[in-house]
Amino acid sequence: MTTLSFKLNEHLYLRDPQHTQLGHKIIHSSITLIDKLGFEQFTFKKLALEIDSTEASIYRYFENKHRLLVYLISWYWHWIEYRMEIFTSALPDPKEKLKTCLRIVAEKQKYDPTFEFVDEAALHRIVISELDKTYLTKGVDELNKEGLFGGFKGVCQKIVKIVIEINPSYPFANSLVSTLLITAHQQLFFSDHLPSLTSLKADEDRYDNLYMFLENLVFSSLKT
Amino acid sequence: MTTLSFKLNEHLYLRDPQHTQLGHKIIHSSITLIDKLGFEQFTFKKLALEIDSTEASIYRYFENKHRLLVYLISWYWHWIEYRMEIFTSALPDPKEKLKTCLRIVAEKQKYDPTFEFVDEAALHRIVISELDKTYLTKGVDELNKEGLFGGFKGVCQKIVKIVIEINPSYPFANSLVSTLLITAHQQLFFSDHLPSLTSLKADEDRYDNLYMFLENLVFSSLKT
DNA sequence: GAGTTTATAGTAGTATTACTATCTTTTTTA
DNA sequence: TAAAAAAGATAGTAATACTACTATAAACTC
Repeated sequence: MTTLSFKLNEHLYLRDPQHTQLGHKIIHSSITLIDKLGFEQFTFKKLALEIDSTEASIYRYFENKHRLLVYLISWYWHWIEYRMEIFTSALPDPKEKLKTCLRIVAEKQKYDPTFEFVDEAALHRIVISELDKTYLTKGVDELNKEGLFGGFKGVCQKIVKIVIEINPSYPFANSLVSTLLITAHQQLFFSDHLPSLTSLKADEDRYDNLYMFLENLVFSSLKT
Repeated sequence: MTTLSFKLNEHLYLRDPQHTQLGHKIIHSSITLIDKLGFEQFTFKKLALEIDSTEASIYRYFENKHRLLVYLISWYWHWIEYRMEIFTSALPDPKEKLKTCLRIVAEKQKYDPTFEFVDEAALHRIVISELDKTYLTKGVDELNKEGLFGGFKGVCQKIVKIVIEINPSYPFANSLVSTLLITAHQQLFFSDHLPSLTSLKADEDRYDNLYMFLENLVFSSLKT
């Protein structure tokens, strides 16, 4: 069992998967499977088969596969926020803070051994391909009322604060930040699958390209 | 039967719905139904019931509901491109052209009587909620190979050309344009459902707000 | 230490979805 | 008017997204 874990919104699950071994297996293998199959082809039956358990057992942890996805992506944003905290807290200059946040968002995510049962690289790919599906649903208002998008909102608000410090008169701080967080993932997807929609190359430099695009976008918007 | 229609990619359908009465009913009612139910809850069975036909008949037009969605959204982008053509062709200044394109993207879309069987206002709501689902799928590469994203790419390339005219040395034209097209819809979604992620108000002014945000974003990026 | 909760896992279903196949009827057109 | 194309009717299948109920094992009380 990991020593460090995030306290995620209780409405995300029926039973906390961070507390049990089966829960850990659900988290770990759902990341592997959704990454491999895509969210549409992913089912609790396939997951149950993978972890040698049953559909019914998984349903005791998560109401349905959509909530499991929301859980995973919420976990991701809490992880991002935690890392932003670590790397920006010592920086005095808000511009440097903002650049650090952008770097964290734009960087190639790799396995973080602090959290044993989560493969962050695979989870990053899931966020790239499936993020929008968490909120683009008729049930969005209900999910939102339950606070299930707190992870994303937390990261957003954190960066908005920095943005306002840099330029208090900029009138679109919230829009700019949500745009940059989403576009960071979208542009990576495009570079893999729809290259004519992006200026990023499909090679390893793309993370640097992405960072430069985001920095340019954000700082030129904030220039007074 | 309408006099004016778009020539959409032939791989989008099995039988061209613009050629028959049943095809028109499929297009018209699928827009109404997807708007009402959301794409996940929408089924060919429900559509068949609505138009007094059968599932099997609808399957003769579209391979599956995902391709129907891609068709509808492709139609939308062709319509946007057509309107951009009309309103920009007479303008000599590329900056004015770009502003006009932004205005078309950011504006409240309303019923265009040129195309009888398409409710553009409802289709706009579908694009807002479902656009990303057209390409965020494991089958994206195959769809792309068939050229099914031509509508979106067309609009994108058109604006990219104008952007390059304004500032030939800006290195992220494709990324900037795809970002602005997608963010235009995303921000409207947020203003309805996740207001803390946007600077737009939920009232009628939001279209003006959106235009100003996009103009600010794009023109500050292009400033030399 | 026996008996009773309580937590957890497993079995077996059901309604719906996303199709496919086949056959008949209607409409179009040559 | 005959042929062909389109639409409709009917039925069936495999997979999906669940739910209800049963079984077992640990843990807690008396």
